[in-house]
Amino acid sequence: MDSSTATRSIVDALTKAIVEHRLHPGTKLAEQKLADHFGVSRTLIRQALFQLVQKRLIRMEPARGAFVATPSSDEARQVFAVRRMVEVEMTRSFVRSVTPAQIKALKDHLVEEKAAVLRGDVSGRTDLLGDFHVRIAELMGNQVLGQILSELISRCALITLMYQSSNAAEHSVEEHSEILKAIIAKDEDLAVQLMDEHLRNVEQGLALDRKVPSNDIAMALA
Amino acid sequence: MDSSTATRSIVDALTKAIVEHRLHPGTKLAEQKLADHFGVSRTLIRQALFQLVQKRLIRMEPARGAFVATPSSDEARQVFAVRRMVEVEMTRSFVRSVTPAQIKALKDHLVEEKAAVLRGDVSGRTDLLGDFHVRIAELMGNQVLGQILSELISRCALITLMYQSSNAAEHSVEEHSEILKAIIAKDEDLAVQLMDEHLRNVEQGLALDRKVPSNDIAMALA
DNA sequence: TCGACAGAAAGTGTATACAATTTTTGCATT
DNA sequence: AATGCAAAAATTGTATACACTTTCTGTCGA
Repeated sequence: MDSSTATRSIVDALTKAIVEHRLHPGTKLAEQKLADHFGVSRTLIRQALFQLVQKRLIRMEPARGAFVATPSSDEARQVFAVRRMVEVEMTRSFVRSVTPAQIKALKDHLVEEKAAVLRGDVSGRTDLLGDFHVRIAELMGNQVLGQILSELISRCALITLMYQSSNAAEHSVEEHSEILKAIIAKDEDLAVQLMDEHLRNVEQGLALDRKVPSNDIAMALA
Repeated sequence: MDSSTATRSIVDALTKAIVEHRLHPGTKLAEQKLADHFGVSRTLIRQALFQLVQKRLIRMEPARGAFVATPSSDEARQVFAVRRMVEVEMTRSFVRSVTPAQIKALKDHLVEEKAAVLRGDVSGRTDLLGDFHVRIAELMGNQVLGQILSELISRCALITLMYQSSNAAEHSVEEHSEILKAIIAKDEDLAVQLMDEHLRNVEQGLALDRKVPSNDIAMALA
């Protein structure tokens, strides 16, 4: 059996579960249970877990096991800071060389986003909101960028779950729409500014000062 | 034994060997040989190899094994494009909030760079040239940024080996020096511009159009 | 009733075993 | 001598075994 394929499908499944909030921050990931669930040995599970550690979606404590990551508010701020750095310049570069086909692709994406919002598909919506950003990277044909952004956005999904307060997510679709308009108008500075503001708004919508909602009973009842 | 520590020291050793060009692009990394060398079982070697795949320093072919990565010129361009995106904005942000202590740290770093150049320490120099960029990220206190940049720069070490032509590396120290001057002067736009030009120069110094020097005999003699 | 402790149970960390695949080697044929 | 092929050797992919650590549990003593 192909090595990558088996391990990779486990990584993907766990990533999806974490990003879609079916596995909550702090949840213990026991190796044997995962092995039973996926019908493989612990060997493959461990390989998958190590990869998830590198993606910062889980953490592993020596001899204690793997847990879904619980990013600190500091880490959250850092992730958003990096996203702004990357995406501001990505937007600038994108506007400079944007083609009609690329614009069409983003328009199509926005239609999907709106549809997800309308039908109240929360999980699908979250996914699509993140994909908007990754899509731009991919449309630029820069896979290195796409990969990095994709990982940052996965982490944001965890962060969003831990620190969500006002559900400003509805607003994001509108902001994406405004960004796209600026892109179409080839208004580089405006697009860049809107992207920057958009990312700041998303971060602002989080309660990064709040105590984290933890699985730790002691903490929850303190 | 602590899981992370054992595997991690293997990852670090291999990373170092690849980045310092003691292992050349395309080299086969046989698991048992590595296991013997490190005095551990293949289990730990495999864990390390999988992590190196994620860092893009090696690639694994199904049933054929692991090889030191041979980044394509396309990938090289993408890596540099991302570095420019990240580092331009990093520089801007850094200048805005730079402190005397941070300036001192960078000055000290430049002294080391110059010393390495003077004593003809090629490997140390390459290391330090990359560290200049990572250092800035770390001084900003953003570990997420530091981690991403550090990985991009590791990949650049591989790229540099594969595509080096004119050894414009000597020039880099000078350019770092100019960038630092602009930072000290708190001239945001100049610092950003110099950083952008610096990264373009490094990329320009590579022969990204040249056929890659491959281990593949057929290709080499084509 | 509470806390400490001993033993059992569960879980992790690493090595080894074994099946499956690839690569090499050597021989037979042209 | 060159080519093709088959068996052997080496290598990878996965499972399992086993030592060691942590966590749970139930009992004893204060």
